[in-house]
Amino acid sequence: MANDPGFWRPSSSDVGDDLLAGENENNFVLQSSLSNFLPISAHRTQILYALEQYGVLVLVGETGCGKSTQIPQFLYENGWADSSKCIICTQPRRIAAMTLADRVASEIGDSSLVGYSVRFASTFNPTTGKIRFVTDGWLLRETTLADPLLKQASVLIIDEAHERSLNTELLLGVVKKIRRVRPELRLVVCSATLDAESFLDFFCKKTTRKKGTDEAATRKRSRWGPRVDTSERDEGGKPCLTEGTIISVDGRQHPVDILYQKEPVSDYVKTVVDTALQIHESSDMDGDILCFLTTGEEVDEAVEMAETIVSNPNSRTRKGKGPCVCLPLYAGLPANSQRQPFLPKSSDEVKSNSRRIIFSTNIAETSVTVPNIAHVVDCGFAKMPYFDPDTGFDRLITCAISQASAKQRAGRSGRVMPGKCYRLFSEKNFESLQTESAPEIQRTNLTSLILTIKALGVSNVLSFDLMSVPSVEALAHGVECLYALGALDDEAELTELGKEMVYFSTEPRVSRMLLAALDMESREETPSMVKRLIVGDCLTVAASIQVRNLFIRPRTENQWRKYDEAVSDILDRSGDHVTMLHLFDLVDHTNKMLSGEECRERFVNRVAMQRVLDVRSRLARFLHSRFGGGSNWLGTKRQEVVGSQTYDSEERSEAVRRCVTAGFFMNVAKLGSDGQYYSLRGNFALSISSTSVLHRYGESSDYIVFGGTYDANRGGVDCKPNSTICGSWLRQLAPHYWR
DNA sequence: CTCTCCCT
Repeated sequence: MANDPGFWRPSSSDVGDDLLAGENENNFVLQSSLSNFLPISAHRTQILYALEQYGVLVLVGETGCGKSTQIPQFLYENGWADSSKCIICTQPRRIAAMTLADRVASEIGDSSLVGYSVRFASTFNPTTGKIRFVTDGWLLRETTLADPLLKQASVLIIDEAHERSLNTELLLGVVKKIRRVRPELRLVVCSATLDAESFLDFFCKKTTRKKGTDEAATRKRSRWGPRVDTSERDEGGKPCLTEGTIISVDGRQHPVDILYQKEPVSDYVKTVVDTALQIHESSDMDGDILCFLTTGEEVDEAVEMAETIVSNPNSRTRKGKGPCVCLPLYAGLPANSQRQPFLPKSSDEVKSNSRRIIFSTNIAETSVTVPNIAHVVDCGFAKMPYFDPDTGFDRLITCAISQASAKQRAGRSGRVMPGKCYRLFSEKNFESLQTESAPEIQRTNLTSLILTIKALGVSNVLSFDLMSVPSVEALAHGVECLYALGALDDEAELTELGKEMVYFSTEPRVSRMLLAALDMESREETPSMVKRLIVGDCLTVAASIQVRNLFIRPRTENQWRKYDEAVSDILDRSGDHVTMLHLFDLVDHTNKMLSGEECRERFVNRVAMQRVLDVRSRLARFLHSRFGGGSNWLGTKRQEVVGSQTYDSEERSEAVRRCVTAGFFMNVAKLGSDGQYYSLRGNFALSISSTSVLHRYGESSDYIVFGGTYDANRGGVDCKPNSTICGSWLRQLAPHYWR
């Protein structure tokens, strides 16, 4: 981009050299062209030897080196699955586990040997299977509930460990514990250059480092050589399973040119659009453009801005090489639009030699791989979730990305051809960024994590060995929350209720809500209509909470008017929970999913709604298997009742809100004399989200219960979903907590 | 009147 004075090029750098070993070489794109000459193949012997000799192998493998597909096959071919044991490979994401299993099955040519197991779906055959791809989360449940010592496995491969997801980190702790009892369980941790050593440190004793001049040499050796504990090692070279080693494998990344701004930019959305269009206009390189922004809203704005400029006949881009297509990409998008960037170019696009400009949120950083990207434009910011244990609020803050993140984004180009990355900040800014962002475990609500650790039989949660240590405040909040929910007793041991909650796949608060519903159903004094509806209703609420983007957000004044009309027949002034119920009543009483048109009219995301129904029926099946009986929570009994609507809706609404409160009583706010809500826990100010029923149509209430909080645009904290409640319920439902 | 992304 010689004609663009905005950027300068400090150096040409091969991002592949130090790129955090990106995503899998799988995701949406099958790279069959990589075929049989993968860089990992050159390391086959080295890897097999390492696992003969050591208990732990940290594998530094870059994007596209083939580690996820090849290592399980090397191990299988070398007899690691000859006994009744198998090779397990974990992934942070379902789609990765599933596509990898399919691909390895076809490479081996025998699908009875390879399969995946993720929540609600499994193709793995336990009698014939040798290689099992799973999600971290699935394996965690397996180790807490079914196979605590992971006896089914001879080798465990933990992939994408550099992402440090909550589940990965918990799993690392669990595996460390298992290896104390079963040191023969081999562990392969696939990670990035920067933290390879810290993984080894976590699993293996550190070598005593020499002081003084030798230090540098020792460091270097310990970093790349085996981690040998000489005091325990036999002379005969027998394997020492408490030791580990690091192997590094080259990637197939093409070089990526990094270009910086001289000064930080003031309006990054506009600058992103300008930059993308300038690249389109002036670059000789083929290949599409991927732009990183922070929110779906910004993405929409950028697409609109770019399309306006492009369609303007006087615009300079008309003089450019060819046409371009602007596409949005973010999670909240309807499925159809979300698929667009991954589809092969249409014949029109090919004929006119059109270039795609994809405006995306963080989803394209690790979760999905957009094909054919030659240019990346990086605004340098991202939305980061952050849990504040003092207030108990989840927050979502726009902040500068880490260096690792910037490298990862840059690396999204250069996968199929040499790439360029335009950073909308200066090189000096880059140097001042954090090397890595804080791991999720240090930024999140730990309630579920603590429950899982307790379920593993750990009496002192603080003694559980984790790679990244969470803050004392967050741990204390988690323990407080579990205690208040009745899952922990005074000695911080699991109660019967807590043990029951371990089996639930929902977060503890939601589990508590469902248990409250079951309890209400079983009580004699409960009115019969409530008995028939309450568990099904709470299942609907539980499932809705798990699925985001159920409603499509109106954008224009006109759309808001239509939205008001659309919700009028399902609206319940008590708030969002019961309103959601009424939406699903529409489906329940006909037993038919809403049509695409009905969904559009009602501003409902059809895919999300279908997902709620799926999650709900699975939760119902779980409750049924656990609590049995002839319960017909979602069946014909319910259909008759919600279809006829002969029930007392006030009675039903109160019953549901009581159950919600039984789980979410820590999330209660009281109306202050100034008209603002304040959380009972800590007295922090809250506003009702503008998309909440209570904001647009509700009546004011002394107390509300809210599902979650998020940062509002103009400062302050918003909450949603909300329902009105009576203060007196708190004394009945959580007397130990609110006196 | 404005919610990043995963997972059991």
